[in-house]
Amino acid sequence: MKLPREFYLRDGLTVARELVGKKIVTRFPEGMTGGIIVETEAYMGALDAAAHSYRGKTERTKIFYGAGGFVYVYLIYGMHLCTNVVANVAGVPEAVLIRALEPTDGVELMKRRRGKNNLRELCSGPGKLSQALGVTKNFYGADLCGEEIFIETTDFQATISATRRINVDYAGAAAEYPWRFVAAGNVFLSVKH
DNA sequence: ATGCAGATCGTCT
DNA sequence: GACGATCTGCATC
Repeated sequence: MKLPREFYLRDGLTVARELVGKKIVTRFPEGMTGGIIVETEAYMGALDAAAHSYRGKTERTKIFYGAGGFVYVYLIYGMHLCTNVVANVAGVPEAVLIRALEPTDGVELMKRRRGKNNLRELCSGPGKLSQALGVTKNFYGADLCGEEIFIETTDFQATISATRRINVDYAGAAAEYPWRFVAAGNVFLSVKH
């Protein structure tokens, strides 16, 4: 079942935690690709020095200020794209970074897009999964309640644990917040803890 | 297994 | 003009 708009209209921490174990899917003429979300991070707007929306609305972050359930894509280090899900109601600038997937659908197509054959390294990081799913800058603002990219329920069961977020050391006290959520012990995580 | 440098550019100060 | 919510290949242990 595809997640409805209401799923995304809740606070970012709840959305981040509950996205673990759901399946994210993209659909293109060349095929469908997807995987179980096993790692997320919440970015909590004005409360969070690590968040892109911490310093207010800009051309890049304007999507944070709309309603939840839309895609925020950005370029990092000049070469990788990161895929995020906007959370909460309009005016509350929160988002969830998707950091790792357990590949399930269209694995051959994802391997081709990545130029890699190792399943464990196919979607074990935010740049990797964005490439594997075929996400481009054109996905900025895409509606997760549409057909080209969406998230659906699964029967995946996992113990969820919370840790500090990855690579946000610049954010002072916020770097310590336990706002990364992982399927405990899963082999496809970007970092093994 | 662990570590480090290089690639590369949009965004914000 | 500086710097990332990163990934890869190559070096060394």
